Amino acid sequence: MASRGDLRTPLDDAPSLRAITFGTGGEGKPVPLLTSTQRQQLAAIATRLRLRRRTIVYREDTPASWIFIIASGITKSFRDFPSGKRRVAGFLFAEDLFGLAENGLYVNTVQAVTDLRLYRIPIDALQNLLQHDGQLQLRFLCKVTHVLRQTQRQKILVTRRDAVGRVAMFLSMLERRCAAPPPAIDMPMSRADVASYLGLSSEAVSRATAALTRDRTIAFVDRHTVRIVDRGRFDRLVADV
Amino acid sequence: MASRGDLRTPLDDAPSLRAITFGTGGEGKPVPLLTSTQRQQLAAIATRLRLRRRTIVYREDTPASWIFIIASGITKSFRDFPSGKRRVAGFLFAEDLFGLAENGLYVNTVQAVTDLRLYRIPIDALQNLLQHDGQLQLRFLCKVTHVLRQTQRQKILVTRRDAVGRVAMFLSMLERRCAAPPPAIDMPMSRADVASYLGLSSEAVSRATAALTRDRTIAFVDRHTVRIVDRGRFDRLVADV
DNA sequence: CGTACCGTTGAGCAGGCTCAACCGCTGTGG
DNA sequence: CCACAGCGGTTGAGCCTGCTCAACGGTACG
Repeated sequence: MASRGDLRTPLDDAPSLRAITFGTGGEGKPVPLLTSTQRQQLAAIATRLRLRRRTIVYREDTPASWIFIIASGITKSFRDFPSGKRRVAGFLFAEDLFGLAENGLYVNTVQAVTDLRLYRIPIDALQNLLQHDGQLQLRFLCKVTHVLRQTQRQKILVTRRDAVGRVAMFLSMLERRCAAPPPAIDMPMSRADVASYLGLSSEAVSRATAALTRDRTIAFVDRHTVRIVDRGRFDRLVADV
Repeated sequence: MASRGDLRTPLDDAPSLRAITFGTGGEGKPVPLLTSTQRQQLAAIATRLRLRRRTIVYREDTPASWIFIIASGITKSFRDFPSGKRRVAGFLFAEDLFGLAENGLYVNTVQAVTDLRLYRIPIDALQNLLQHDGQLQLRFLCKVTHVLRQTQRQKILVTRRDAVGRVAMFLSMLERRCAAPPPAIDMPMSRADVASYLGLSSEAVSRATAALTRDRTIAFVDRHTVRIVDRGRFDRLVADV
């Protein structure tokens, strides 16, 4: 009888993805996209990696050979510009996908913000698998579309909005994505990272968090952990555009 | 002998998509994604539509039954917020795809900016086709990924940047996507549309175009047609972040 | 225990927003 | 045919908010 140890890829150690689907039925919340069979198929061509925080996963404009799926931890995806400025394109969490190449090259640099567990999948093996499994590929299409919608919303929210509102919406995003149990929010990245993600100066981020603390909307338990104190006011800040 | 008229879907009247691919070979420019066979397969399940400018294609939060591909013309995709503000998520051009649903509903309202020719494809028929044709689905995955990258770049560029720079990058985007022969740029949308796309007030857009005209970077041939006068300065404005 | 680095706070400045007036084009009705 | 209203676009004046530069406190790590 096959005991759990006999499985080459037990289900608690196989890639998974999560997103809001095209069709109805998910109640508007992200749901797991992959069946256990699909996860095992991916696990069969994936390599498990553990990376320490601050490790670079790959650099922008280098040849792309792998796609990555996060098992646990947080990464940031950013780009350095000629002017020397660094812009954070996004933060990535468990069950997220990254490394989709453009013209054979990675478009951003990706770096571990916390200690990280990754699945690394060779692009050509994945492409082959997807081409022959329409069901599986549909899940990937769903995931990428989900990220696209998120990015569009973020673009709208980041655009023309006061610092307090931007920080509130950032915390709201963290709350949805982060593992910490509400109303606590884990915010492991630096203020500078948050700032260059939101298009603010780090001083503006500081002042915004100070303002939110002052009016008792949030409270800091430590420098990198926030608690929502006044949920009503918080949600209003996030929703108002 | 089959004359051109015998084809149910001649190739000059079938959906097409364009994007930068995952792999190398496209020289970094968008290329046609679909083979003639694939285009005919899509044409077989598509309905051709002609819409007058200002027509609403669909409204946000309504049930989604179709996917659309633009044959010619320009649309804007936007959302109205409780505060009454309208935010333009993006403009869409020929060989673009729109209407990907979230939880069975359209996420934005889409409206024709110019007279429009569309292919309208039933979602379930498309989903069925994609599931059974991994090659075709891969092209769609490629297109959605391409749009995702564009949106990420736009989010970065729109964030924290002076009005003149934002307008310059908007014109640059129009130049790439628009049909007009360089150095002319066709800008059919209103200043208000541009403003709510860039996260500026329409006054700020006016002042920015005025400034660009004053220093002879661009020139207006009429209210909705621009010509690049100083290409060097223009490109520098677009590239600098 | 010292040294960086991260985060916070303050002062002054610049650029965009708001409010408001004005111009030119379009379409409409007398 | 013309007068007028409406809309889109431009320009001006004053305010507000976030950026820059700078100093300072706390924490982490050697």
